[in-house]
Amino acid sequence: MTGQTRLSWTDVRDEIQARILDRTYAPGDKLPRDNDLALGLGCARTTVHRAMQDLARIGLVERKRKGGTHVRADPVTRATFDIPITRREVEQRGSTYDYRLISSAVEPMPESVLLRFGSSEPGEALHVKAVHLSDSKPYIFEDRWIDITTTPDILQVDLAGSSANEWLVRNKPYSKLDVRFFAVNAKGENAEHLSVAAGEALLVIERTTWIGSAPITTVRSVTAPGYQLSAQN
Amino acid sequence: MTGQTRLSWTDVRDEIQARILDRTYAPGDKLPRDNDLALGLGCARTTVHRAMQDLARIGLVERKRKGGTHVRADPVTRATFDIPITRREVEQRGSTYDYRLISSAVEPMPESVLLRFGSSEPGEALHVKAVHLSDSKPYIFEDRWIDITTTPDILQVDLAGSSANEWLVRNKPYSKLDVRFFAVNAKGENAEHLSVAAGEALLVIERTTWIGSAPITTVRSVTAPGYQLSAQN
DNA sequence: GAGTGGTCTAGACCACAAT
DNA sequence: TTGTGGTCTAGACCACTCA
Repeated sequence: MTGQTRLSWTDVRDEIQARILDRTYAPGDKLPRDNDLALGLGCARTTVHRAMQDLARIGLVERKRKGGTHVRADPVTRATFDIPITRREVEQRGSTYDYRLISSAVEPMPESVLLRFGSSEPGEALHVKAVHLSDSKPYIFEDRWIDITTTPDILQVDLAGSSANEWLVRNKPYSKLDVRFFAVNAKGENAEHLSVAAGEALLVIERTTWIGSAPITTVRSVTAPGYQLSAQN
Repeated sequence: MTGQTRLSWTDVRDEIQARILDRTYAPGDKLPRDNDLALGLGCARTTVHRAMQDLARIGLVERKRKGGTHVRADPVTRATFDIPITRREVEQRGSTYDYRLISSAVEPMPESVLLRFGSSEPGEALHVKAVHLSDSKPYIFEDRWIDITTTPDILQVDLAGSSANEWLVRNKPYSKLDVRFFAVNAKGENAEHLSVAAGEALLVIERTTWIGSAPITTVRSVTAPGYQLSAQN
């Protein structure tokens, strides 16, 4: 009696991944059919299927009906990151969080915002500017637009006490998200609100969310010097 | 006869997500047990389970044995991005790709590299500097270290003809990845190799990969001005 | 101890794509 | 037409965690 335990789908995934890593199945190769792998490993096809799903999700293999499963020849580097609520991010580091509303007003959306929303219908939106502080030092300057058609409730919210993001995140789940990163030189209000010298390199995180195809909000978060974003697989 | 088709797990996922979006289940609420949802929707529990897995994956709900499923009160913004091989990235935009090796030599790893590898054992590694060009203009300057213990083959590779990344990606799958983004001001060799004025804000992507706990490579890619990285959910 | 999610299995049928 | 992945189902049992 060998006290064999049953294979879980993560075991199967790890086993197949190991075979890819040691080049039993090399990049570009075709893997055996799920059924055959299941037979070889001594588990149900469903289990192999679940494992393959995960390998496909992380971009290591590619599956096609009838075509079978192939090890990707040009694997992409794929990673996932979380953007936490700024308050939590700061507090989890043990720092003191603070927040200052700079301005909040309903204004016509400029072209750049319509572009980000991918919408061609001009209209008005709530334009909010605010600064997040960590240990009393400027941490993130955010310039946000909130669509008042999809999110009229935002007009009743007191944005002086807590950030629009906190309210949105708790009250307005989105169904689609787009995030962009890039670097800018500090200048004008960015430099001013972050209290940095003009010219400093700053990381910008631009996020836009929709519910269905209707825009909710778009925000440009300009981070203080030294800010890093990290991601893992 | 109402010609009912069967529910797929994506249907179930979308239905539950819709209920969360319309606040039938509000943030913090406990959802019914998988079994009850299955009964209500008229499908197998497995199907509900698969749907829930996906909602948990994107961070919309949290599941605990015995504790049940809850709508996350503080959903995190979670997104996935792909970092393609630079050659493909450039060519897919219809631009001409070019690559220039600057230097390649085995050197002792500096402290900063050991830190990134999370390893305390000093040693030597292949240090490679190169520039990727798009339409003959500098696009990315990369400063890379490759562990010659885990990847001795790299020493036989002709790095003048194509980038180390292309070889690595095809020949050295990794099991663990860490990525960081930040902004720096152009300076010294960064400015020189990217042909930009000192002070320009540049986006840096720092990637480190391991196989098991053994380091493979770490690379700092300094991108040309205007470079953007994007991600979706 | 008991409730809830996590997983496995075996079989069935569907859907897409290559032949 | 046919082969392969995609999914559903029903039932069973496991494993975590709360009371």
